[in-house]
Amino acid sequence: MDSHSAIDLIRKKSKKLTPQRLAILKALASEKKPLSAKEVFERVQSSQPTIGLDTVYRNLIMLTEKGYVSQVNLQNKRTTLFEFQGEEKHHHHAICVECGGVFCIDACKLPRILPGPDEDPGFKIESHVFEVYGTCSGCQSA
Amino acid sequence: MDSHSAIDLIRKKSKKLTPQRLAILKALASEKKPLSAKEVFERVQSSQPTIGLDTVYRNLIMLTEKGYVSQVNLQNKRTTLFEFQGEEKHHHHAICVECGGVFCIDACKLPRILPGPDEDPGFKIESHVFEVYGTCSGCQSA
DNA sequence: ATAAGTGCAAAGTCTTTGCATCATT
DNA sequence: AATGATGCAAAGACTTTGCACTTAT
Repeated sequence: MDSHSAIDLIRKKSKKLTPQRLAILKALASEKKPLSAKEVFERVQSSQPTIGLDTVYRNLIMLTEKGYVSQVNLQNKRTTLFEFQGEEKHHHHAICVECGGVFCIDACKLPRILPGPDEDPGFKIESHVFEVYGTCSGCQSA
Repeated sequence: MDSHSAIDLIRKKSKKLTPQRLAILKALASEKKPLSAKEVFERVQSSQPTIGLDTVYRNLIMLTEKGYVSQVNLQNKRTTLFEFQGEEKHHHHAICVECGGVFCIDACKLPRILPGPDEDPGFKIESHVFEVYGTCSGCQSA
């Protein structure tokens, strides 16, 4: 799904398509990495000068609930990041500990059979989070 | 390392061993799961009635920097959790989406060769985070 | 004695909420 | 017109900081 089909979906879900919502969606869709609410806010201000951070939050929450956006909590940062959920496959992130840059690991290469908790063998796994930390090429040469 | 050897290490690192610090260390060491600063605070209040949350934070930060404690940011929660770093091997967590319970996955069973970011093949991986989400046995039967 | 730690209070972030007004449908 | 969304302001939760006093070494 691209931002266009996301728009259609929003309409179908009986959600109003406001210019603010559209701008937020586009901001996320045009980025390949996860953004914080504040970063979304900043990118949207040029076209929506009167928008407030609260509107950004409310929309990010709504978009997340509807599945157009996914949340990412990186070990490094204390803020929640939001990432557009396109046709992209399930994937993970590599975070540079030097510059804080976030790189996507295109597809999930983890084995299908994931290790569950030994303490509770009956634990029913529904999803997983996987992040890699290290130093990116740029920071290695710097 | 148990809490006893952690105490020795603190001494060697020219850190003062205050009753508050000791209580925090013991609270963490006696738990098998990660605790929030507030949870540590609550557990410590019985023996240290005058302690403040700020002291807990400062100690948790210090203990983390010294490597006695590790931080965990779970996708679910917005607060940072702290876990005693014993002789435990590197391990991961399974989080129940129903009750919020945290279970440890004893050892890291992930393959040694981790997938790096396709975008930056030179990315030097130093560590990783892996979490599993689902429903624990207790919540399945409930 | 001295350097480090504590406790209090206050400030800082990030995020959420109540409410009146505005806009999409 | 009616429901949902926005913007403002204020409140909340979590975390950090400055400062004077206390304490472990």
